[in-house]
Amino acid sequence: MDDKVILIVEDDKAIQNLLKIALKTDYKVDIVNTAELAIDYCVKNIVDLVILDLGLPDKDGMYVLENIRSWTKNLPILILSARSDDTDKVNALDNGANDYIQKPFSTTELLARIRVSLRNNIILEENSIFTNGDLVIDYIAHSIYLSGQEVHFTNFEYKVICLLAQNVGKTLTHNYIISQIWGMGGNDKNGLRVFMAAIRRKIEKNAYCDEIIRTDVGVGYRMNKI
Amino acid sequence: MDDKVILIVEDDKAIQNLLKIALKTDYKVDIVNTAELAIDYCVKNIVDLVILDLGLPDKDGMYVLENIRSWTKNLPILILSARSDDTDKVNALDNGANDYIQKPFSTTELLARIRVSLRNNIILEENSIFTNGDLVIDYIAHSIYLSGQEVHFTNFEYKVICLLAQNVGKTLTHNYIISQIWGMGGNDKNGLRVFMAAIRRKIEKNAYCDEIIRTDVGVGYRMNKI
DNA sequence: AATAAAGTTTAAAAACTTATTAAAAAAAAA
DNA sequence: TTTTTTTTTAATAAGTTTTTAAACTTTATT
Repeated sequence: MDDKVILIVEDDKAIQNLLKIALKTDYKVDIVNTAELAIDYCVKNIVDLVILDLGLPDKDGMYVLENIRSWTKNLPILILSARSDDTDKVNALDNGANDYIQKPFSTTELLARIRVSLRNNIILEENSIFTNGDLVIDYIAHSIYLSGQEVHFTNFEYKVICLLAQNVGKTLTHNYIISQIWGMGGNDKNGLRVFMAAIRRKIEKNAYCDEIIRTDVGVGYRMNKI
Repeated sequence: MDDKVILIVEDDKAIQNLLKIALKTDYKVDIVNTAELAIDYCVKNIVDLVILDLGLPDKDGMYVLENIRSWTKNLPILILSARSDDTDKVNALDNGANDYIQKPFSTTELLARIRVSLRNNIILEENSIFTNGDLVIDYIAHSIYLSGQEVHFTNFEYKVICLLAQNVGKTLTHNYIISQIWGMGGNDKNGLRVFMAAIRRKIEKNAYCDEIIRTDVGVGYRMNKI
């Protein structure tokens, strides 16, 4: 389960339940009912978002907000409050709240606003890196490394390598490779051979990856798992 | 002047004025009154935040939202609308709006919510100063230094450099760069080449950053980490 | 082992992409 | 307005990639 974790800080049982029901299909939900417990929970657990009621029994919700913000700017906090006063809203928002939702609230709107906050918080570092022995392909950067050195491959060479890499261990027929690289029209086996030679030359010159690309006579080519 | 620029997309003169008065002390404000002009403005200018009314004379505000979101996720958009329907709110928020404020609204709350969106966006940009070898970009001041000297880059040149800088080490395709800089409509590879030449001329003239911008023939451009 | 079929390599020609320049058009500033 | 700057368009030179074709090598079959 890789669901996001939402912490609800709320002492009113009715609203606790309402929120739990609204959120539980999309998120993992935990509930605490005091300021003290809220801070403690956030320090000790991985939380993706906090829904914070301002009216808590022990301390004001603003205290929780300020405390959390003193050690992380990266955790989205949504204030839920009956207070409709402008001052409260501005205060909360200026102290680091990501949104301020007034009671009574619509759960569909709340859900949408949760999605906004989680979306804004994404710090995405997609990790699509392929490794096979001394060969490393960084699909996002569009670059290939051999023995740790970046080596330049032309666009078509790159496409052929990626295709083989995405099918490690499987032999791809000439026609399949040609159709993937040149489209349906292409039918030049000789051309493909020239590219394979160029690719092999670069690999063999830059890394010890013996037999990483193998010829299946009469069938096609395959990349072996090293 | 290093004020943030806010674009107001609104056709009602009264609200235009109200907003202008509320915002002008803290921001540089520009106003357009149609969807067409809004998109055009965002493509051609540096904008830090958009306040978007959904009820526009030519096209629905949602069209503007979707268009802008198709080429940048990094520009905060606040929806301002008389529509109180949950569906509208959820729709806008799920299509990339950062907030949804219902008319009639409190200007102090609006201002607080603007601050939230701008604040979140800075966190997204990580730090405001980018350094790579002899190249320094100050995102907040909108200025670029080469070997410690400030060098003037035009608006489009600046956008291209920032885009490459934000993706150091990754090759960005021509079409991706074009869509980010000129919006969906743009499709002028030649134009991009002219800009790249201008950028390179300035970099090479002012700093020793050999090969900082690399061409990936048939693919695009990339900024290398020096 | 001889032969045919399939694969590899090389290098030059052709096709295509990119860099650079300059002038026209558009936009911004004075 | 005029002037200046920026952006777009267009043309050509320079550079890179892809294709083609021929000589050479390996593999499979008789």
